[in-house]
Amino acid sequence: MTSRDDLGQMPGHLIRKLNQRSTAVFTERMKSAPVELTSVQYAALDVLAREPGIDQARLASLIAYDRATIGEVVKRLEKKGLVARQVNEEDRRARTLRLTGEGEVALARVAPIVAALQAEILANLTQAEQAQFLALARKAVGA
Amino acid sequence: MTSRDDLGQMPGHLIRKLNQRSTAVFTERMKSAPVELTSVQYAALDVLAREPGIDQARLASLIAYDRATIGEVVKRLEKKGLVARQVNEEDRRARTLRLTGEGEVALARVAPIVAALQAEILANLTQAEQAQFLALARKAVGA
DNA sequence: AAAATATGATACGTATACTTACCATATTGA
DNA sequence: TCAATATGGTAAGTATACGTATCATATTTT
Repeated sequence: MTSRDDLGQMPGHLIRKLNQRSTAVFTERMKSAPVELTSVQYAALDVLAREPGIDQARLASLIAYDRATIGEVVKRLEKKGLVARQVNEEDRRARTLRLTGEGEVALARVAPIVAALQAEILANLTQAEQAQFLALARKAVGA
Repeated sequence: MTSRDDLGQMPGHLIRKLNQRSTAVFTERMKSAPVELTSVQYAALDVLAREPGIDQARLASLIAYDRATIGEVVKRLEKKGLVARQVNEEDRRARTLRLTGEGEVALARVAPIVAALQAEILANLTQAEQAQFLALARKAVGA
């Protein structure tokens, strides 16, 4: 048998495990939060707080998701009462998005938890290594 | 408004985008492959080639997934005729897994493509940076 | 050996993620 | 202005991913 590269050393595999760890930490810490949100839902609320009135396509592009996925995410946020959707009268294809009062409160309460949990994702690295890792990750994704 | 940390700089967000890039590259390169596989499906075949006869729980633990997900993945691989499942007579709860002849061929054909695409995931980094990134990623996931 | 516990697999439910196709509405160009 | 094209949103289909519950079978404990 020709010896194949070790799966566990491949970038794709390592990155997947890293992402797995990241979402596991997020979910775990969110359990004790006043409002339970997934990481995508948090990202959506965060962007809407900064840029109220954008539509779904713009939201999707800002957090790097496709339209279909964001449509589902927004639907769930609307159901939870955190986001309001409204037909844009200037372009009747688009739906304007906005945080509700409840959405603002939820975001304010959850934001510190999310900020705090970030370090935990890379807890196996020293401070210097974390900084190094993040710089490389930013470059790798083209930021 | 209290200024929140920038979402785009958070480890969780960067890691997700990295993973997104990784799966996008995988899917793209796989389109021209003789057999179309997802990255999980490839990982499963790779492990089964190395350790034929293991059961689903062991497979799941080796590639760091939960049993439920691997059950679905294996079901699809079986449907494609790449993996054979058999009740383990020593422990009738378990299903022994094995590559079929077709599975062996598929893996052999796809392996070089997968190996080649790995570098592309980190194409924005220099060779030295790639090595550095991988070392940090390995440490971060605890490998 | 019977009871308690553990483990492999599956079923079900929820939430991503992305592709393709389609409809409605805008914009562009001939 | 009318046809061609582009764009926002949704629907449907596929494939992860994981938690929880349940069933079948093993193992351990009493």
